[in-house]
Amino acid sequence: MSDKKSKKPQKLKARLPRGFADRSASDVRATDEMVTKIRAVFERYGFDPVETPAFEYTDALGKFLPDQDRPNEGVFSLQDDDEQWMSLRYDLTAPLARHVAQNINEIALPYRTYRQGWVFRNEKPGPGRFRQFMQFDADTVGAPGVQADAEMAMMMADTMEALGIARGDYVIRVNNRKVLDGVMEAIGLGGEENAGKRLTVLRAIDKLDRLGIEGVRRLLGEGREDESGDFTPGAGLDEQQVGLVIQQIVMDQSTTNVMRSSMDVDWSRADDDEYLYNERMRIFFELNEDKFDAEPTSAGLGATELKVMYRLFTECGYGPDRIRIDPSVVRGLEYYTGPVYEAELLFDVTNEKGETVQFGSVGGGGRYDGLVKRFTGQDVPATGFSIGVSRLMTALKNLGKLGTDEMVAPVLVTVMDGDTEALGRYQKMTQSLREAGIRAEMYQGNWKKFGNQLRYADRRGCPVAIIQGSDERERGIVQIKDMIEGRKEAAAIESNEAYRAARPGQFEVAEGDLVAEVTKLLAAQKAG
RNA sequence: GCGGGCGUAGCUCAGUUGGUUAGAGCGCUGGAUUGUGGCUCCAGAGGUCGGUGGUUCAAAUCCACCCGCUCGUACCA
Repeated sequence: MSDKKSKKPQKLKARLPRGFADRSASDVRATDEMVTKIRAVFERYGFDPVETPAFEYTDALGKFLPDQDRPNEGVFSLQDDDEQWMSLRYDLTAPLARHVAQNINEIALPYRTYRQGWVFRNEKPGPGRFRQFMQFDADTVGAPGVQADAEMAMMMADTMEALGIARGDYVIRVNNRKVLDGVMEAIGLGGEENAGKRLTVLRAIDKLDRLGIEGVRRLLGEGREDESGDFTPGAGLDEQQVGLVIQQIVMDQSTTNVMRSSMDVDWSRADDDEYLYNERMRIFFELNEDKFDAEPTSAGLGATELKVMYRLFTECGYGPDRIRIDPSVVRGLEYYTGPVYEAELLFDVTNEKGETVQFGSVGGGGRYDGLVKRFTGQDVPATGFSIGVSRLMTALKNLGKLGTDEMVAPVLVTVMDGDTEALGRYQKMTQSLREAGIRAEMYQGNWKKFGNQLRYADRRGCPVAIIQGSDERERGIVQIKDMIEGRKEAAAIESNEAYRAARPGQFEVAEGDLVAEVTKLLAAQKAG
């Protein structure tokens, strides 16, 4: 036993770091396809590309831990040889702010820009959650007005449709952080001393889609116990405070009572979603204006901004089937200062285990007026959004919107003789196919095992194999083997001897007709 | 981070109250077949039984700790 053990060379275990993944040919192609479509929309809106590196100095990302001389553990960080901390970017927004600040004198504001790239997060990975993933961002820097935010939401809707997601299968939900801030003030959570509590409330609201109203209600109050018995402490609000928050975030409920008593609502149109949405918005804005018009509060400002955006959407024909004002949207809890928006998929996605998955958000963004100012000291308002490319790709594949016209495997030119002259002939055949635009390859394994060559062609999914041994060579012909037809014919043959003699799916053509005949066969296969 | 479940061949899994040399199917390699994918038959390779330590005459099996995967939860700038 120990003898045997000591003789064995230590084998290296082939493995990936946790949370990282290799990407298959079809994934790479699907990503390319998506990125091309997204880029086309962004270019049409007048955005230009810019790329920044994967590493930034940690202070530029703003990720030093407070009171400590080392970065937040959520980012991958290392010290350069001069001891400076650098980190892999965890999103594309902070590096853009650094780029704009550094080149503020050369860049003409407003700066409309997009970019795609890998970002890294040192977090616990899970199904569909990786520590490296791709984002595709668009930002408008130096545009203070909410018309820039409205444009972002509309561009997001256009992008969804460009990717083949039907209207009604997605929705862009829009809110404004100032409205939420106003609600907090209204329930007495204003001021520095309540910052922690406000965060707990925001996090509770963010879980609405997953936990439902009752779950959020518990998190706002005493807390919530999950199936494993783990207890999450709540925000500790009293019943009245909880009621006000719930009322504010669930617009359908909070406005329904008012709508019911309103003489203006035509309830015979109750099944007209667009009509009801517009009525609801009208009442929502009336309520908020009533409440906050007297003095300019953050809630009043937020509501006013939302109203401007709502009108822009309506004017441009982006109805509630595409973009909806929704007071429950929270998004990134720190740097957003105004409008926030989120793209959500509405159809069910089935994973590889056959389970239905609530897909939820595939992208989002908002206004971040403070990020560039950290570098320049002057106000540089900005707004942008980010698409989770990897995540969205999973959904699109399930929807059958990607990889529908799969890449056809190459034609395989088999090798019968290994002498230099013969190899030259096979290589030349391969080249002539390639020159005609046909994917083709010459067999590069051990040519002496001919059976393996066809087995290789079979597994690789080659549509056609080309065969020319000395017999064919002498007669000036080549054999073209239709792998698909051959498989069908072979199924009817019982004995191996007969099978080998039959050469299913094969036919002979003159050497000079090779390219023309293969072209014809491939076209026939595609049609059939 | 907290709680539950699970780790045996490349994959899916069996392995009795602790008891000889740890098995099967699929896959892989070679042969039957000098030049034809599939089918059939034969042979072969492939295992630190997740790791370390402990209990024992004896551990894949029992115990402790660790690692990994997984589900829920928290965090996600």
